[in-house]
Amino acid sequence: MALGDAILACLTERPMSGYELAKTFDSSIGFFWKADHQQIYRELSKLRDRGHIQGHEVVQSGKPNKLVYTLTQEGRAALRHWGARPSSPPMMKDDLLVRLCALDSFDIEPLRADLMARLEHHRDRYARYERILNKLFPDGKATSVADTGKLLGLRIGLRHEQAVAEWCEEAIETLAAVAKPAPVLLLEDTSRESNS
Amino acid sequence: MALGDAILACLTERPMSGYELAKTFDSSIGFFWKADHQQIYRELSKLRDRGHIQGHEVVQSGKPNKLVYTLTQEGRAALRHWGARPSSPPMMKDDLLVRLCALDSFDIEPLRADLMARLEHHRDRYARYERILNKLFPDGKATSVADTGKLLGLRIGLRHEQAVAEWCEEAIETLAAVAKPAPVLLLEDTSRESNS
DNA sequence: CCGGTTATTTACCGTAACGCGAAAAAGTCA
DNA sequence: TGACTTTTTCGCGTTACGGTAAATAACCGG
Repeated sequence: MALGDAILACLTERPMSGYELAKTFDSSIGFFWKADHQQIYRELSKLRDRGHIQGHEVVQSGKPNKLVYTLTQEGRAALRHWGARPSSPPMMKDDLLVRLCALDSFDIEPLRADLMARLEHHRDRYARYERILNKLFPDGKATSVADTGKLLGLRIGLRHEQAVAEWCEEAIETLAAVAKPAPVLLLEDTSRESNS
Repeated sequence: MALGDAILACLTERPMSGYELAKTFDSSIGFFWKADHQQIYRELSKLRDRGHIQGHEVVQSGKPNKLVYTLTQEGRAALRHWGARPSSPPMMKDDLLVRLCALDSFDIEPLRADLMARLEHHRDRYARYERILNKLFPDGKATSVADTGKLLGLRIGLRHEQAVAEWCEEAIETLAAVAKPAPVLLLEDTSRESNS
């Protein structure tokens, strides 16, 4: 049930409609939390039923009206209460790691391609985080408490992307060394292995 | 449906019963994948229905008999096929990061405690990985393809734990600096904020 | 004014994943 | 006999996630 709390956290910044929240979950928070618009609307209904948020219709010209949700006092309290509970470090559930565990049961080439795509992805992420960091904190210092949190979020993002990107490079090199020594064997080995 | 594939990957090492798999998921693979015994048994049934694994009863003395599962040719093929599909980098869904996004809506102290627990956790993990590394690869070199995969798994584990641990230290320091400047205000601020 | 696009919300349906509590079966040991 | 380990299974529930799609509502282009 952390999605609800993530939404509450988003709403502390400013009241938003489901549509806006969905877009927020595509950008800032979306860097480490995915949720499509349906999950969000569903979660919003639940939160409203619980009295954690209140919806106010905002009439718009040129667009359909929207329901802008605001945190209630109960919502704030619930959020604060949730924030006081200890969190547990998330699992790194990663298909790639499973494949590495049984590396000799897989073809190396697709894995290498996968790793190259990852490397690009993580480098890209790193660059994006860096750009945001430079834009929001040109001097590297946060002025408010809220900014401090965002800075720390960027920092762990940067650290993580860098670490994983470096590992990808290492893994690609290692796999290249593994794939080369026996290129002749592989040709016969792919379609038929030791029929017992 | 990645749990099924993780089980298949485990079974490439050696045939195992559900009970043994559950314990495996508590140790080696369990570092980055959690599954209790029920999930495993349920998944095993599905895999057997699909013909990816075969169960053979093994009579035991002193214990109830057990059903040892072996990969079938279809299972191997399915696993290989799964391994050839591109993977997508996992989300870092972390409650802590959500809290950082709205840092000023939370109490700092529990967060700091949380971070300290995390720091310990990640250092612990790091030490465990290092111990395993030194035991399995005293010279830092893998000899077989399978070992190469395991080595790479350990490497990313080490890199990740180190990066996060370092970040935890940074975050703890930063939060300490944030919490101190206004200790007097916090006393009144916790129970009642700006009643609108 | 018709049709396409964007913004906004909602409904229905499926299933994978997780978790809890329980218990059956088989054997050991005290 | 009773408690405990090993091994497997059942059943119920929730959360999360995913797709398809449709109901509004207003715009814009022709």
